[in-house]
Amino acid sequence: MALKKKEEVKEYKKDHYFQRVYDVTSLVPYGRVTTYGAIADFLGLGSARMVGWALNHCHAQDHIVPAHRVVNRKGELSGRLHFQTPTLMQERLEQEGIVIENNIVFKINEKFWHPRELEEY
DNA sequence: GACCTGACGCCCC
DNA sequence: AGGGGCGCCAGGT
Repeated sequence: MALKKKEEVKEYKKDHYFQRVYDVTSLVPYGRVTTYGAIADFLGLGSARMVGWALNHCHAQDHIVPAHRVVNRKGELSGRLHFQTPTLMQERLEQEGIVIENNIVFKINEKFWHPRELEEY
């Protein structure tokens, strides 16, 4: 009972966290990419690992969340194997004009977008 | 409960 | 300068 309550709270927080991650992810502009660390940094909770964990469970919202625009610090498409096909992530990025060279975003520094940029207005 | 393993990244050598 | 160590935090075994 009390334990059950605790579990429920935990569930709530988890869903809330997922939602935060999805929200930030959907703000990434077309043709740009961001990183797991940048999202964790912006949210101020969790870690880069947890962002990856959250995105791994987003298949239900796949059409709303542009998860393909999130790569690791080096620009690697580290999550590509979790898409419906192993090449889908790359295809989506290329469609947005991003060049991929053996699973790494070409010139990541020119494409990188940090959620902080939202506040620079 | 220890131990491992992630869609990671900083620090240190 | 780049590779390994280790912290991160949740889940599975």
